[in-house]
Amino acid sequence: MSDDIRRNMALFPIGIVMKLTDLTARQIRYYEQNGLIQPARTEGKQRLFSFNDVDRLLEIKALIEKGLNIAGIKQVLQLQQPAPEKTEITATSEAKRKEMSEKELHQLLKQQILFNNAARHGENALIRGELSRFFH
DNA sequence: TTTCTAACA
DNA sequence: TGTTAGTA
Repeated sequence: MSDDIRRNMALFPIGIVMKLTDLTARQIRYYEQNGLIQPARTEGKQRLFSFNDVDRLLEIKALIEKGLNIAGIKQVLQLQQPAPEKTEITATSEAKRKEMSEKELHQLLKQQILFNNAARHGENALIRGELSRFFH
């Protein structure tokens, strides 16, 4: 599946990514500093983002808007990245995406629950809406 | 013109 | 995070 190399191909500079994600260059660079993304670099030190990087930034943006801080996002992202779970290659790419989303949601939920228990409640009202999806 | 790093009224 | 400075 060379679809992966296409998604991971470093293509666009930060200017394009800014428009694609509605994030400021400052934010994008800041998220990189915190290890949320790792865009490639040109010989001139300029960042080159791939489709995956942009996707990741969009997820980060969504989480930020839900009120999470960098630390929280790091944890959420860590639950979906280092999870090479063996998945059947029979499903269509679309069906696979749904499965992944569902799985990510479970992980996110679990993470958020632990998060809320450990920390003091208040700003972490994440999943409130997402919870309904498990009460079908 | 665009991007980069570092730093702060 | 915004924003500015001085580069490459």
